[in-house]
Amino acid sequence: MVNPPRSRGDLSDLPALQPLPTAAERAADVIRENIFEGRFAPGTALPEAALSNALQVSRNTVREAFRTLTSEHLLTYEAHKGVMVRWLTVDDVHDIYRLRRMFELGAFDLAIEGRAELDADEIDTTVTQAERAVEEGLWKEVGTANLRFHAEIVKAHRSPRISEVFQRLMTEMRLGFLAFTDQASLHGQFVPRNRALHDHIAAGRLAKARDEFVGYLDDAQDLIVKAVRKSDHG
Amino acid sequence: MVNPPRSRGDLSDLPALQPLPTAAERAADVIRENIFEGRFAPGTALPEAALSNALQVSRNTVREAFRTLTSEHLLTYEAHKGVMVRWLTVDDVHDIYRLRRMFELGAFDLAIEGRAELDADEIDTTVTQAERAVEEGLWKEVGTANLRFHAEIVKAHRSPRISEVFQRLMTEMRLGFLAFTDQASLHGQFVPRNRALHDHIAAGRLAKARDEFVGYLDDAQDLIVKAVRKSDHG
DNA sequence: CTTCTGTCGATTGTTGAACAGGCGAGGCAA
DNA sequence: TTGCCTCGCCTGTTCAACAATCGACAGAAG
Repeated sequence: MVNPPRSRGDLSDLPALQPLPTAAERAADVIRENIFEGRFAPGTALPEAALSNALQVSRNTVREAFRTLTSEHLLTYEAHKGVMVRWLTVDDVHDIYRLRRMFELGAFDLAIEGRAELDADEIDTTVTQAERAVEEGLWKEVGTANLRFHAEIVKAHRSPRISEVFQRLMTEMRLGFLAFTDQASLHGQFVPRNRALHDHIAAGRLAKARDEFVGYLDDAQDLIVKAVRKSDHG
Repeated sequence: MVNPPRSRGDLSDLPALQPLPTAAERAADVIRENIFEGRFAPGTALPEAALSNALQVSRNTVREAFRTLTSEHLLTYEAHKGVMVRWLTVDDVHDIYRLRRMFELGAFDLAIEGRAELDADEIDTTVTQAERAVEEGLWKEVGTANLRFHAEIVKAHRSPRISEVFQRLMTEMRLGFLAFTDQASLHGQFVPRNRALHDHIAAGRLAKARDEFVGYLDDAQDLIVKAVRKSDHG
């Protein structure tokens, strides 16, 4: 019994095994999640000792997590004063939307000129996720799916850096979402518009999609600016 | 002897004293500078213990500096393997220039439409600095002044985030400059073109300036891509 | 009563030592 | 070659300690 010569599998598209997350990374994850859940509200100070106790990791590890989150603009840091959850100002929102317009409308422009492609299938996936989450009332999931929707559009640039910067902008945006008492009214109204945008894109009506998208961004910006302004004055 | 009633000085325009840099920040500064000077070449591993010894700070402090520099994209980090000075690939250079075009040409477009202003005086300052540095053969200074030239253009957006992202892009670019054996030939040829661009801007010939700038970016990108490709193959 | 000015406790910045665990190189056997 | 084992180096993390800084409070001075 001679076995046939062993052939080796195709390794070209094997995903590289990612290293186990370190304690510092997990700490950052937990803190980040607590911010998005609203348990650490903007303005809240986060003392190192308290976090060290709560997460059961050493102060040094907490400090590393803080540095990570500070570079993500979720925390502000002042020497000898420690960190606190960041406040989003009205100016911040305007600035974020300036960049969103650049990246997202830019993606539409590329697609319209035929120099890039919007992946209608992937976009459909994100909208469907959002619609399901709406039905089940999982508003945080709606928010997440919505962010993915926009990230998918930005992917048309095929630029790792644009995607990364955009990702960070969307993370910052979530700080703005916290200004809403009910995220239902916030996210809910945009899901149907996402669906409409997808339909235009899938049907090749890119110029039409772009037009609607301009209004979409204006409305979203208005909404968030008002919420932030109100919570800022409070 | 009765003293006249004490008057208090005018404190309104006293510049706020900025906090002393912490050891971690100074460590990051030193490491960053050593990278730009070429003493820590791309690909070089930086063991924590060695840096701790050299800088005379504790390992924990070195690790904090590493986190900072990693978030600046100057170091790459792998768990249990430590950090090393980042390699810039040809794809990286293309991606960086994609964003440079977006930001810098975008600034010209805003200025042309009259929705923003390019500060010719500030731009002149940076060009003059570069010209002086060329005369004295201080090539690192030439590079720094050149970066300031471009940063000044991008300021037209009046967007803190655009300026910040751009700043980070330019820091990454310096990793590309290291691929050149003589930075003289690299920076030298662009200073006269900076001067020409300034003259166009100062005279209000914005469209003309934009045209020349497109070629400027193409040439610079070509040059750096070639250098990176060569050093990458070596 | 108001305005300054010490003082003190809490928190951050930093250190140094310690130990577990992952990684890579080298050697040895199948 | 391939597989296995060991060993040293380095990173990940902890802990305890101390100096420096900050903020609040209370008392002194006017």
